Amino acid sequence: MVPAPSDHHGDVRRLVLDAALEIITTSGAESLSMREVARRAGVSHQAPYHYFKDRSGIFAAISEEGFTALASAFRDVNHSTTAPAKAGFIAYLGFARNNVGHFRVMFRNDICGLATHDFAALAAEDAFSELLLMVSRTIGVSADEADQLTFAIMLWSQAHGLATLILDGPLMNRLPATADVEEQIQAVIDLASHMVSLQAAEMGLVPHS
Amino acid sequence: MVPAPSDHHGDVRRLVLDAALEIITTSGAESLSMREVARRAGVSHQAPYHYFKDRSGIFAAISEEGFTALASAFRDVNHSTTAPAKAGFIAYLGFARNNVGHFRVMFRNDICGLATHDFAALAAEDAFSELLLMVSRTIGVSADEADQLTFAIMLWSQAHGLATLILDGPLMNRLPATADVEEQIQAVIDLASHMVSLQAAEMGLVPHS
DNA sequence: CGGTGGGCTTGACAATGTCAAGTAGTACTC
DNA sequence: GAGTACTACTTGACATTGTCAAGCCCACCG
Repeated sequence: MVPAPSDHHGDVRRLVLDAALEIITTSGAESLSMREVARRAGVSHQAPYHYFKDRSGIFAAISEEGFTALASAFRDVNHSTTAPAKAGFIAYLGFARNNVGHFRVMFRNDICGLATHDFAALAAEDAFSELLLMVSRTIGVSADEADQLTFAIMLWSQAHGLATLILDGPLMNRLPATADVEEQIQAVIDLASHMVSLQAAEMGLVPHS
Repeated sequence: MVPAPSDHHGDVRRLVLDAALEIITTSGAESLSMREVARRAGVSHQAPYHYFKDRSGIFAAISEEGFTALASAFRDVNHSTTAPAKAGFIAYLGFARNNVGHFRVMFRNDICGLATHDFAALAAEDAFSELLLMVSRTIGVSADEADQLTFAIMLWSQAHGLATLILDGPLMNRLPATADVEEQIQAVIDLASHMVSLQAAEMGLVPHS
């Protein structure tokens, strides 16, 4: 289904994906139409089917790209800072806001069907592994394994909720018009990170300075 | 557009909404089709247009119902407990899991267009007011207004992220097969609530016992 | 009894997802 | 160098969808 990328013709695949991302970013995932995508890529309405099994195949490919990029962002955090929780929040929010098209699709199991497109599920697993590493660097590898999982889910929920509320939720409408959005987001991240530190400290594990 | 509910014929509206909710709950919001909804309600393919302007009109009506119910759940929390943060988490998760159809739609600005359906936006505002009340009962009314907003966004993000990851995200697949899902969710709620308490205490405001 | 309007139906149209069948070009075999 | 296979498309067709337009039925008001 996915021809060797070395093929000189393979750029239709890229054109299709880019057109799809543009549509999703500006109009949401529902308004992505196979035929419109083909039109924007300058090919016949059936050409995309050569690279993607169907509509959900495009979403799955975007999802894979997204999780791969997210995993890489997490890896950078894990390799470059000693305060991974806060850096992780920032990375997550940054990823979501800079890759709206990907982000809007990645967590929509209903449209991209991770269950039937395992290559996308693999990329998601990779990202989750990096998240777990981030957790162990925050609360210590010695912590109980169940605690680590719980902590990871909590962190992920916090970051994910903020990102989705900002991108698609009614949050932006709720902010007072006077408020600086960036400042507000930063304040939430600071608060959440600080709470995480308090919690880690209480668990007797000072994050290695 | 919305006839007086006293009309004895008005139950078509309810039939349509219920059919829509069933479809959304089992197959996701994208697979909701006007004509299938009409079919399930046992009316002609055009009848739903008598009660809803278009497809997004149905989503907006569902969104309004959802936010009204959520606001009411928050009100109950605010009127009945002295530990509103934790009870709020539980209420939010409970609402999401017991009203999957509503929840899947409420935060999807792209499909239900809160901007153009102000009755739904009003219901959302109501829910947000109750959330702010919950916050002031957690960190104290004396707290800085900006802090209250930041705290509210943080709480909302935390609960919302957990709910969406559970409902549609790859989280359920990530849990070890052995894990009891209910227990795991409870553990995350406990952890998050505890962190909130730590934070509130540090702000010098013991939550009134 | 003529009209008026709410509540619905039937009809029509363009657009969509996707199956099926073609067609040009390249590559490889005999 | 004819034949064959394969890749990368294209064109054609069909059922289904959202939605506009027009019509039908019937209770109710004058």
